[in-house]
Amino acid sequence: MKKKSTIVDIAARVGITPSAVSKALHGNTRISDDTRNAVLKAAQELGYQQNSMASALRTGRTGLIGILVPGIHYSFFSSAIKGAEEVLSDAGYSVMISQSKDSQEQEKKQLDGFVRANVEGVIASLGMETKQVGFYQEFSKDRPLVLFDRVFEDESISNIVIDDFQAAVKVVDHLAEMGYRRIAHLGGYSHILAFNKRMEGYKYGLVKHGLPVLDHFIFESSPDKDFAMAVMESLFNLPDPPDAVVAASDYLALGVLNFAKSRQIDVPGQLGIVGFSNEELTKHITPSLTTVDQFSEAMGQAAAELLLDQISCIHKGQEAVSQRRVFIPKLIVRDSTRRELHLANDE
Amino acid sequence: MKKKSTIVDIAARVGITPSAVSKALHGNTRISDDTRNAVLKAAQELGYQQNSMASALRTGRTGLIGILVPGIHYSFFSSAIKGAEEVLSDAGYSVMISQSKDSQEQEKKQLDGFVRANVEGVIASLGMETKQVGFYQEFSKDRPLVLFDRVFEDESISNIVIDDFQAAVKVVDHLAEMGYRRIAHLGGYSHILAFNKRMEGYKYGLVKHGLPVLDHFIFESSPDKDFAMAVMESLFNLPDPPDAVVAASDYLALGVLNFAKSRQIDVPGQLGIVGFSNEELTKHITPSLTTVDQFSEAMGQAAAELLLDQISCIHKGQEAVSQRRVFIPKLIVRDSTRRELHLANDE
DNA sequence: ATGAAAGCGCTAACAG
DNA sequence: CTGTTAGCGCTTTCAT
Repeated sequence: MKKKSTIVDIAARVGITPSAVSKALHGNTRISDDTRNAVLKAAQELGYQQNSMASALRTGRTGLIGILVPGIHYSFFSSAIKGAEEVLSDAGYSVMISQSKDSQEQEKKQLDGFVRANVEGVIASLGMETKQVGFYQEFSKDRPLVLFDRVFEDESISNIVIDDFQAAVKVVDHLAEMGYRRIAHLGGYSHILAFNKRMEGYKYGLVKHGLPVLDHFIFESSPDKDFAMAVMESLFNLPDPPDAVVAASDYLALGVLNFAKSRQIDVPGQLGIVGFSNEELTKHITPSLTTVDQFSEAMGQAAAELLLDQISCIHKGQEAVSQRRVFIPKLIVRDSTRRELHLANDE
Repeated sequence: MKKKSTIVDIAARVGITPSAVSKALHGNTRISDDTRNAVLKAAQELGYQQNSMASALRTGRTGLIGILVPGIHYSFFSSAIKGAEEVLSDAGYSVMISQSKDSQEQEKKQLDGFVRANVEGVIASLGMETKQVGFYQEFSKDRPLVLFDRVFEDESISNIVIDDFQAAVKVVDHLAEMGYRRIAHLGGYSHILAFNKRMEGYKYGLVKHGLPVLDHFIFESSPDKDFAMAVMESLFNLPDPPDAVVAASDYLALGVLNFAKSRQIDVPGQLGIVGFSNEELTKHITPSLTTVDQFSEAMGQAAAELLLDQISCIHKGQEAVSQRRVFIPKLIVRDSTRRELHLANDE
């Protein structure tokens, strides 16, 4: 454990004071080129590393950004984090990561952890169970906050979403075009805006195509494969089961697919299935799954950019205005809805 | 932006000194219950939050742990991070994450970032291109370091690996048992210990079963699907192509599978395929892929535990001894090698 | 262009 | 049991 050198050591070596060293190291202040070079050289020789705790304490800036997601192992979130991390790291920030595991309590706790660590800003996506968002609003009064994907409505908080309504309409358009008529919906909890929008888009789509909106075809749940199978079980015990399912997530869709396999239901012939997220696995399963691409990495990047924007606004002493960015989703048609199977043509 | 209160404010309110407050807040020191309660109450009322920068500066402890992986979007790594994050977060640490993108330069840079942020320890997995590991060794002289999965040999550094040799032997055992005789190997770069061990295990397995070790059946590469397809192309232009392929990663195996599909080669009849990692998608593709489970989440947890161990050793003033933990891999037999297809029986 | 001095908020010896 | 004191390493006026 070698002891690290400080600006005092450098000062001693060069024969000036610590304050002069500090200035020389930061470049911006007026200092003679000679001393600056001497300082730089000495710093090099001593293997000087600036003590971030000290400067953080002094300046109030930690160079830390927190990212809070339900779970890092979902490919949507890990891609988003990948995108954000790259942008933030390039801008000289370090990234802290926490998982809420879809629990509101955890979420609060982790956000608190960020506060204690003195992050300069946070990028977050809400957990499924999160209904009260007061603590987020509280937080965002103090520091920049950008929400992405799973957001709540608040004029004063920046967010990045995809146009989920639009996406769901596109999905129904496609299904209708393929001749599906009895389209069910397996949604997520509707207090999450994204899921709510998908639900609305689904309904709008049905109406647009003159299809019936049936309450008993609409479900709301956690993104759980087993739940999906249970729901399908009940649907297929009806005299008129659906001929297509719009799932609010790929994992739900996977559950539907498993159910179909177990019951020998032909996909896409007897049952069309659409997922949501374009998880990596959707293109590899059989039949490959029609889904909606959410541009996860780009969303992460955009979230990081908005946050950096806000931070720099604050440093310039301006009031940071909240912004929102909406990504236009892309329907990826694959075999699970391709009723007359032409040549497979992914992506 | 409400100004946050400090222990000085609390001290003033309760009518004692800051140092007494500090003791009261930390519980361990001898302090009367009365004052402690008064302090706690005042802290509550003032919404006191301890300033981590100040205490970090004073104590030299930041409560930060860095995790460095090639890419957070690989499910192996994101699961490992999930496991580690949970353990570390429970132990009161915050987790910083960086990606090396398999570049040694990035890796150095990110590790440096960790040093600047004054992390108390690092968990890392090497990038593919990393051949010089001096900067890791340098780092580990200063602070606890635990390597996992992609490690290098160094007595003094703790690591977590699976027994890759063992795993590869199991794979070959299984293939031999299924009657495959001409078994090729698509490996990763052999300077990565894990890949090297897999290679050795593969060879050992062949010898054990009296099968020929053919140099032109052995390849070394980056984990790239397209590369896999190219290699297979060349192998199947030989007069005696292989009847099975052991791939060092699931993504390589996926490339092999794609090749087989494009050439109408029957899997598992004509060609058996085994992957490595048990990525989520391997169980959903058709045919489902025989692979080796690496217990990614458990590895992450174990890495975190070893690191916490080392940190607590250091705090106790003991020399931290390096430990290694080896996970016994588990072969997951699925359809891509199940020559006589019995009832599907996953996991 | 450089130096002196003060202090960010907290903690840890040491006194009392 | 509680208070006093002295910094951790750095930045930042204000003087020189």
